[in-house]
Amino acid sequence: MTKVIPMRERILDATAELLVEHGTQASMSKIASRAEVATGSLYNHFESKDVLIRAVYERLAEQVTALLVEGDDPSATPEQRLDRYIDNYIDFIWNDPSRAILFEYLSNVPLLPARDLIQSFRGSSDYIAEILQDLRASGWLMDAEPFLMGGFIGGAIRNTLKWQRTYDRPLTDADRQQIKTMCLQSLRRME
Amino acid sequence: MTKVIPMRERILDATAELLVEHGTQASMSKIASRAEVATGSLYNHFESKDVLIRAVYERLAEQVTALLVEGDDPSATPEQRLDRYIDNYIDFIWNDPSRAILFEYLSNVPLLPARDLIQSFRGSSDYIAEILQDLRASGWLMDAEPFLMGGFIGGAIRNTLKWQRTYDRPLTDADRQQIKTMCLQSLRRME
DNA sequence: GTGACAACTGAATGAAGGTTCATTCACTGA
DNA sequence: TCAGTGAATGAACCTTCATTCAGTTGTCAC
Repeated sequence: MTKVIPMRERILDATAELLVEHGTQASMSKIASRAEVATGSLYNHFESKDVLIRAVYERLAEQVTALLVEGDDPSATPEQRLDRYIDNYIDFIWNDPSRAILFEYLSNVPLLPARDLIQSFRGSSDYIAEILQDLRASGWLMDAEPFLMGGFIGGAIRNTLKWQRTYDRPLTDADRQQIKTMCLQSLRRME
Repeated sequence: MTKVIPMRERILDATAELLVEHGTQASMSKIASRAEVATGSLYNHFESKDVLIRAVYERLAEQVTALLVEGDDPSATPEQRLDRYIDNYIDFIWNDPSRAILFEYLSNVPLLPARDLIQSFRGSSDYIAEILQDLRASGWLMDAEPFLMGGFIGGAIRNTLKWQRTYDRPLTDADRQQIKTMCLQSLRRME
């Protein structure tokens, strides 16, 4: 039953959907009817459209951070932790296409300055930076800024899967393995 | 002197600027005044706002394709050609930040379906796919879809440089070399 | 039941934005 | 010199939209 979902959540869900369909041009009245709520009610929960959109992004950022860290075992080897991180990243992008599109869109909208956005992901970027730091200490990793490497594999995964999605291609186990291998190789120290 | 730039170009330039600043919410009247042109004149050159924005993207796609292929020598080895492609890609993203932001934004705006967008880049994606095909034949490359690999390094470069830009970090020669190495390693066949 | 309080509703409002079109005017060719 | 042309103009039009608020509904205490 729909009614058990709290109104605030319903509003955020509807906004997320309409942002994917129409971008920030999505009107408040359309958001309201998608959420099966009166337009005025939007303002009981969010001060303005701007605040509402930011809230969507913040909720998304929390979900993403949680997903990327999911199943992590801090006592595992850095290799294993990196491996799981990459798997989680692929799942995050692939399992929910409209979430991935929303993420990509909001990350590039002028309304939300890039500076603020990256700030929302401090959690997950610090997390991967730490793992990479450990790997570097063990000599496994190439000698580069963890910061730079984190951006590299994240962008690589997102864009590869975006193309795959856009062309309605499946993601086979072989494809997934391929992507993982490419990520790992790119970071590896070579003689 | 400003006046020698044809009106159509002035309009496209102004639109590009305002898209970066305000996204598709940029109003036609603001575009007109930025271009030092009457609002009505916009409609002498472009049927609608929608068409205008598409035209901006198309012009951008042409510029990008030209830049990526720039300086290519078809008789060079595939390794050299790939090397140059990566250099060109880095230059394209780094040399003109607002162009890079515009590119990233328009690539993710719901107004322009992803399908159409990738279509606009057929030229450059076929180009890199061809080079990768050659490299694969020579055994240098790993055994993966050129399509997948093209998406991988493109996304990787764009995202790495986006973070770098967002944090006002410079792009040193060492950074550039690092990124190149990561791209090449990710594609390399390993024992 | 009744009163008090909060949450919700959706029509009303005024501002803003995309598009149109009657008019202007620099230029052309006769 | 002058009629003809069509690009350029920008005020006006109409729609859409974010936001407001007076009224309604639901809830809980007593």
